[in-house]
Formats: sequence, structure tokens, C-alpha cells
Amino acid sequence: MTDPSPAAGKPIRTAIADEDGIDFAIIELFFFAYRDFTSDPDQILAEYGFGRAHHRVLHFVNRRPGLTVAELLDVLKITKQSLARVLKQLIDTDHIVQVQGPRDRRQRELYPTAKGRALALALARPQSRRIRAALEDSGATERVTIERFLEAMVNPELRAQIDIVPAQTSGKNHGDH
Amino acid sequence: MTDPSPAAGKPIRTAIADEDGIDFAIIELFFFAYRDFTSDPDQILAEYGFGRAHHRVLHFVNRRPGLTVAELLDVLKITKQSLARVLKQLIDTDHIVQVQGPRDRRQRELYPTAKGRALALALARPQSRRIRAALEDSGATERVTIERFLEAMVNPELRAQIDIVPAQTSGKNHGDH
DNA sequence: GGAATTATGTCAGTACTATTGACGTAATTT
DNA sequence: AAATTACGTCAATAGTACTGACATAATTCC
Repeated sequence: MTDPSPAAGKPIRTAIADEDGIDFAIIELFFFAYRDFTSDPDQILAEYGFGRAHHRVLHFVNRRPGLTVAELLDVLKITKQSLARVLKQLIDTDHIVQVQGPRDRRQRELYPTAKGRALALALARPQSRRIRAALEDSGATERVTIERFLEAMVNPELRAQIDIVPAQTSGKNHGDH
Repeated sequence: MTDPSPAAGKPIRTAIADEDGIDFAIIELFFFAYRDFTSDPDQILAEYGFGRAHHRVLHFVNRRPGLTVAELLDVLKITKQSLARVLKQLIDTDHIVQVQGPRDRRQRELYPTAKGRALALALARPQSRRIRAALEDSGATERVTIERFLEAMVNPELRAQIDIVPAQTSGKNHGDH
């Protein structure tokens, strides 16, 4: 069980290099960065018995209040069934409310409650703090550089969704490219 | 079921803004970017009946050939039980071989086979392509800026692990800080 | 040498997130 | 009136993770 079976291939003892010009450094960093990035809210969510799926729903309902279930499914790229349980829990715990669509009464517009808004903020706070610290640490004076890079990492056909994000109520906006 | 129950909070109709200076733009971009970043290898993995966990194991075994099971657990920050199934499958399919530790015979050093090396490369290729394209698209001439930012996003105590990555066989290395 | 510790493997049970497929209801569109 | 759309729900399944417990072999400590 310890030694490879006779048929098995021989062990390769050299580390994978930048063969074919593959950027292993950034691939790996992206993994570590995202894992730690999500670990902050995970701890808060656990107190509520929630998971990451709840976070994502809560985030987008706060970002685009009034979006419909179909729109939410499209943004999250998950199935109706996957959303169902999570959304139901958020509604039952009074973090999100459904309002019948004004034009189309089949639709359910999703809005955060004050409670849901507060939780979304609490979840985002440590993430934002981490980002700010990282920008300072790394000496990236240009926040925009990071923003553009991340946006360029997203599939082109999805970038439209991102730009849907409404103009902020604060004065800050960074153009609608 | 459509209208909120009487006890429920009222819907908040304004989008969450940069309240408290929270960087929602980058939070959201990070989510989209990582999702698309992982979607490329996911498709390849599906052909083998593998998932993301297999990818991560394969990646690190290729990056640090000869690491032990304990070291792998430490890097991935998962439990022995979570690793077990995935590692077993990779060994059974001849992507990874175990070699008894030379000094400590309790240890199992993990090495990729030629097959495992090839799969790791195939999985990394589209990811690296996406990164390169994103750097060009976003006009980020400084790859290092992105690298530093991502590294700064990682928990400080974990950065040591990242630096363990051995010097590449190619001439390229970026200091061993 | 014997005891404690370490490295690994395995078993049982559970949780969360996700999937596909099917079906039902109400509302809108054709 | 018929077809389509939006939503909700049921059943079954998969992948990844968890905790806790236990076994074996090898090493280290006293």
C-alpha cells in the first residue's frame, strides 16, 4: 500500500515549473487569497447557522434591491432548487422580504429588511478591511488597477451583469464604462 | 406568502452603498473573478469524474513533490477525512504515487506521475491563459502589482507556506524574502 | 526496553451546497 | 383558449466538508 504498484507510473521528483509559461504563482495566490477572503464572513455566518450561499444571496439582494428570483438565479448562476432553501431561510428569519411585482404579479421582488441590511454590512466589513489593508500592504496606490484586473478575469458575457450595479447613493462612482 | 407577514421588517428599497466606506465593488468582483477562474478547470475535471478538491491536491503535489500527507493537510486546511477520498482516487487512477518516507518510514511522500503532471498542466493552462489575458486587458503592465496584492490578501501567518514553494527550475524566481 | 507520541488510514454519521428532472399554480402573452 | 413565463416544491443524487473515534506502525522520550 505504501509502495506504488508495479503498474503505477514512476514518481516525478521535480517541482512543476513555469512550463509552457504557466503562471503558477498567481494561480496559487488566487486560491489562498480567495480562501482567506471568504473565511472572515464564514465565521459570522456560522453564528446564524448560515453558509456562504446565504451570504451571496444577501449580498446581491442588498446591492440590487427589488431584483426578481429569476434575476438572482442568473447572477448567481445556480439552479432554482439550490436557491430555494437558502432564500426561504433568509425570508423566514426576516432578513429578506418578497414583494409582488408591480407590473408582473408573478414576479417576486426581493428586498432586504433592516435586519438583512445590517447583516450584509457586518459580513462585508471584514472583507473590505482586508482589501484596504492589502492595498496598503502591497503598495498598490492604484485601487483601479486591481479593480480592472479582477473585472478582466470575469467572463466577458458576464461583465454586463456587473455593470448593472446601480449608481451609488453616495457621490462615489467610477464611471459606467 | 407573497406579501411580507405583518411582523416582518419593511423592505429597504435603496441599494447598499459604500456605507462605512465598504468596498463592495471589489468584494463583488472578487466573487465573479474567482468563480470564472475555477470554471475553466472544472469542465476538464468533470471528464475525469473529479472535482475541485482533486485539482487542489494535484496542484500542490506537483508544486511540492514529496510533500507528506500532513503537510498537504496543512496547506489545504482541510481534515484528514476530507482528503482521504480524494487522495485515494488520485492514487487509484495513477495520478499520484506514495513513497515511504526515507527518514521517517511512517510518512508517505506524495509525488505526481507523468499522468498526474500532465493533468495538472492541462488544468492550469486555461487559468494561466485567463490571467495573461486579464493582465493585458486591464493594462496592468505590472504583473507584480497583482501578485503583491493577492499575497497581501492572504492571512499573514499563511504567507510562510506560500514562500515554501521551491525555486523554479527555470531561471525565474522573485526572491525568497 | 517500555511508554508516549506521531503519521497515516479508516469507519460512522452529519451538514451544506449544489445538481437534474418533474410537477403544479398563477399570471401574462399570443 | 392555448402557450408561455415566474415561481415554488418534491424527490433523488453528488461533491466537499465536518466531528469523533479507533487502529496500526514507526519514532521518540524517559
